Amino acid sequence: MRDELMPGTLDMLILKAISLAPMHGYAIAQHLRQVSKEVLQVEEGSLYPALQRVLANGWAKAEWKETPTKRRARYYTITAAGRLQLGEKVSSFQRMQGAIQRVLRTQE
Amino acid sequence: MRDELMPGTLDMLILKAISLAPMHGYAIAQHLRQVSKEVLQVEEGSLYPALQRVLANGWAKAEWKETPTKRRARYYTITAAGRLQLGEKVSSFQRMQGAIQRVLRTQE
DNA sequence: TCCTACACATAGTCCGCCTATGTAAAGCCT
DNA sequence: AGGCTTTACATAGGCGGACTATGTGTAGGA
Repeated sequence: MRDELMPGTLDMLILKAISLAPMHGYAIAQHLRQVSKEVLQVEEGSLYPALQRVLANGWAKAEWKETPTKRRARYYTITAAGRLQLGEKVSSFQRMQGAIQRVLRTQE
Repeated sequence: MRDELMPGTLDMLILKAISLAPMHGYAIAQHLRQVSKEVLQVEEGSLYPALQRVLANGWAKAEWKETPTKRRARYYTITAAGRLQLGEKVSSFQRMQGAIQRVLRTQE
């Protein structure tokens, strides 16, 4: 479902999620869905490529483990560089966000 | 300069601008830059294709006129369909925006 | 036994913003 | 007169990221 996720923010949302605690991909998607009250529907075809990107950039490292439900899963842990990146992404997002809100509030 | 404009919102910002008054392209870019305090730098290579899109969708109509400074320019006027579209885009943007903010505010 | 939920991953497509480039006229400075 | 900057439009080409579609495999309940 296109338009369901604002593009360019997925990496930020993923980093935010794993900054709370190490998580596997499926859990990240669930977390985003729940916290956003079903608004953010992250598709697997968006999520896993994004996770590869996050790894490739050194913002997280991954480790295969067993879930409490006895399945194998890759747990992603945020790195120091990842926390830095998260901070930068959030502040540039807020800046952009504020700018757009200013435009939307103008009248006459 | 990529990342300078949040993708997917340009049509909305353009519609908002011309909903205040008919404007030509250059004026739209200036308006967005000023209202956003230089945050939104709309490049011409983004602006004009977006305007073509807006026309093609019937959200605005264009008319060649002369500016107060004696230049020829295309003035864009928003249509009824455009106002409808603007409303829809704004509310879906706010919805998405709120969802992202909820994610960013979570701690632990 | 079958179906659903869990869990990962990739290939290919599509869409929109960007860079780069081109035209051209008005106005200013020298 | 010549050259620069600003105003004003427009397109071609590239790139990146989200999407659709597809594939693998396991755990657990009906």
